[in-house]
Amino acid sequence: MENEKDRFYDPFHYNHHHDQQLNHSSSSFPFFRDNNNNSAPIGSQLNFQGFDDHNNPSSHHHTTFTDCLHGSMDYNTLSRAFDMSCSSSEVISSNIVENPKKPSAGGDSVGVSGNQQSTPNSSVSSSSNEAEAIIEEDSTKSQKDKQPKGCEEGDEKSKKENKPKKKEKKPREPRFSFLTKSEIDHLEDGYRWRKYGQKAVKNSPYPRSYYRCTSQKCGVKKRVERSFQDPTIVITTYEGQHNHHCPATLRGSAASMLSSPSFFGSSYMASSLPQDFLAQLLPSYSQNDHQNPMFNQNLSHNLHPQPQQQQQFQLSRDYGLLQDLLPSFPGKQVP
DNA sequence: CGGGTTTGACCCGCGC
DNA sequence: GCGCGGGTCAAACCCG
Repeated sequence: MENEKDRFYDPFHYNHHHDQQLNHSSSSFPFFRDNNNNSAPIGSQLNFQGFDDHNNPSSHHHTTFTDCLHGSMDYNTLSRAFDMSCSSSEVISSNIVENPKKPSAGGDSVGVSGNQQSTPNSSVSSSSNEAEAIIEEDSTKSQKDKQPKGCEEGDEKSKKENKPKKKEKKPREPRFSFLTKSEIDHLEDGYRWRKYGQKAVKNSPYPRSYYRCTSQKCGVKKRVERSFQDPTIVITTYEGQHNHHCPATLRGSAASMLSSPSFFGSSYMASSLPQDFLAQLLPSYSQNDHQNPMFNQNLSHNLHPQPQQQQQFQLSRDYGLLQDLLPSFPGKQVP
């Protein structure tokens, strides 16, 4: 098993083949293209039905990773997907879940525990440097998240008193979950979180913790739980998108990030990223768009390292690009 | 004292 | 209708 740091794992595959997981080495990159555009559905491609409602895979609508970027994925997501998390942990997989259909019954959106094991032979191969994204859009639901705090303030207290009131269902925010190999449950991601609950997870000795972003009017939530199959794996699920800057970023980490070899500038990053991923991550890049000067520029320096100065320029271009895509993407945090 | 955590109770959707 | 389980609330508690 080679460098684990450079790996992203398929959480489902991981669950199904726990023991062998680390020995996988294939080349398929499990980001998903828009299956509205003739790409293979996630389920068929990766047997992800266990992720959520494997009994009704057809009920899922998967959108692109790009959509995720615009819609739900935020800095947290990227920071991990790009291995920018705290040093004591490693991202091994990620998933995007949008409005999970069946949050109950032990599986939940993360799809890592319990019911997920029923997922049939995942032929998926998890390759190195992989992150996995999946959006499971459940347009129907909203069920659970009663979210009476549709507008956060003033709502919390009156909640119980207004019990009889019929609360309008607020569609659940898209989710992005990923697995991280870490001994720390609550990983530092630059944002400030307030724990508002903890629940025992069925079939798991490890509890699930619920966090909310402490920033006002920021409804981002995150759940943290530990895989009962592999206690070293922390499953983090973000829900929503921050509407504010990352506190840690305000201290001017962007510049540091740009000079950090661990960001886009690292050969690890782009050089190892399949074009599919880039196409998903960066909409203007497509597999048929190799002639795109910008990307050629951006990628070439990874494939062929260039002098520092030039590299940083290109990095900043990468960064700007990401910022265009992700206004909330602040870059690597630097303490 | 302010902010975060703990924890039991409560709410709600779903399956039986 | 009932029980189960996930998600949330909020009082009590803790801590710097």
